Amino acid sequence: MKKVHMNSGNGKIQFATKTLVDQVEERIINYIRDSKLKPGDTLPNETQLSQDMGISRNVTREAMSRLRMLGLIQSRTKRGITIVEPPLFVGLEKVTNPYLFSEETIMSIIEMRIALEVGITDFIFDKITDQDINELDKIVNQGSIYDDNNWPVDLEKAFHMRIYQIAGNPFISQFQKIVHIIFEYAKNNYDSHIKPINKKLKAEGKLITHLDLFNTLKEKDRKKYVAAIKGHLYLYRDLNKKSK
Amino acid sequence: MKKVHMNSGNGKIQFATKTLVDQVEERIINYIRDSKLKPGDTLPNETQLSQDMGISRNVTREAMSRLRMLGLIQSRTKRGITIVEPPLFVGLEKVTNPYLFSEETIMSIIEMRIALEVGITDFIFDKITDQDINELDKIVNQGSIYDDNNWPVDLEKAFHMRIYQIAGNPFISQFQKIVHIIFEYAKNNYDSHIKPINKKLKAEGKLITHLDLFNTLKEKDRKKYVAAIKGHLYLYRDLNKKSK
DNA sequence: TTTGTATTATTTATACTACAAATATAACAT
DNA sequence: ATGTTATATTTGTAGTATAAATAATACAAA
Repeated sequence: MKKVHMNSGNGKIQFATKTLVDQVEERIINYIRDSKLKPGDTLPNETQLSQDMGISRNVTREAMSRLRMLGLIQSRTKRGITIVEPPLFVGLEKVTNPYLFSEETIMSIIEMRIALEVGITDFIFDKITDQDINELDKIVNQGSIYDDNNWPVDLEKAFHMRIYQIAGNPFISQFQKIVHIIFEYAKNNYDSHIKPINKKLKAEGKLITHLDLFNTLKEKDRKKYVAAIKGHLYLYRDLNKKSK
Repeated sequence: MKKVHMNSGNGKIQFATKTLVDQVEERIINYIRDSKLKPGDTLPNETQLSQDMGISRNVTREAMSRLRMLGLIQSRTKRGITIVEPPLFVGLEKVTNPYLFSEETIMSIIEMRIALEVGITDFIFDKITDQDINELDKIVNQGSIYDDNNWPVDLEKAFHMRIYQIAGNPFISQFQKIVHIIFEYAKNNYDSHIKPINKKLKAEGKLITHLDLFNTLKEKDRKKYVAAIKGHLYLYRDLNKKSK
């Protein structure tokens, strides 16, 4: 196995061993990039590739299997290997698992989610329609029987996902859908941190509910919405550092 | 091969065939989730897994090879398979390739990038230090010899990456770093759309340069910065729909 | 000519065997 | 207690074989 320097992003430089499969995978990805291949273009079949690279077909298959999983290629009997337009978040979806993530990772993911949700405000107000309002209204109504900001997770998810839908960006929706489970996990895990904060906010009349958010949307009041969504979400920033 | 319904996200329901490898991969991922395994926990070795599932070691290896690529597991001689904390964007990095993406995809990615950059404003102002200002100053100085907003791609990237660094969220930085190439690609590709807009803005004194952005940061003027970053970036929204 | 059917050849998907290389563990010696 | 050697286990790579799917071809019928 080939030894290579690995820059793991945090500044540390590690030694990692690249297997033949790793190398082949990298080589094919680079080949696709460098040759500017497009969806519909084809690659040589497995036997051919293996011969060309002088490796076992097993190794080629492992590498191609990875690319197939990522949605970069498609393999069909008798047709061989075709390049396709890959989805962005196949990998993210497979690795997203709160039990594997450190506290720090979880906080960063939540923060990213918040940044995205705040950052799409203008998109929302550029595109919002009466139907959006109506459907959000329905969701808010379903939630009316629950305590402020103590909605069932599915309803909470539905509300926010419906807002992302207004912005109309498929990747933002996909991303938020995937990482939502991390948010749920953190809410459960840090319940003892959140509860008192919510209580205090409510006592002061500063708690921002989904209904509040909905109303600012209905009134088409962009400034109020920005303030509201921040109030609604910033609460969850650095949850782990908040005192109980 | 197993036939399954696939909801491809856009509402269409397709038939897709799941290979044995796909099934094993899914099964292992679910097993890790359901058993709440944590980094450091181990899985049975390849031969054992294959026996347990009654399949060839090849198939097991292909599935594990995928998980290894995603950074979910690590395989070592004599130790077998260990669960590790995966990075989030391994997959994204591998599939990101402008030549594979449709125009629509490219526009959506750019929009997501913009949303993120706008959405981290408060994080930036919460955390910005003098050193951040100093280092940004250096970058802006390097850029001073170039035309407004016609910086070399690397310098442009360095400037924005340095801003993300202030926000201090590793995933936002990683994400933006990965998708930056899409932005560059679009800027080249839609140059004829961008040029006249920039020209007009400049004539009207409304062009927002990196220097302008920097100054709002230096002055710690949050409101001006928000307006500036939007002015700087919104230009690139729906590039394909703008008239030349 | 067009349409349908059977045949053939190609290619992926899966299974199985074999062995080299790495290395944790155990056994042993100092 | 420490260092060395031997052993056994496990991954990584190579190779062969076969089933299943299917594109391409040839052929037959309308």
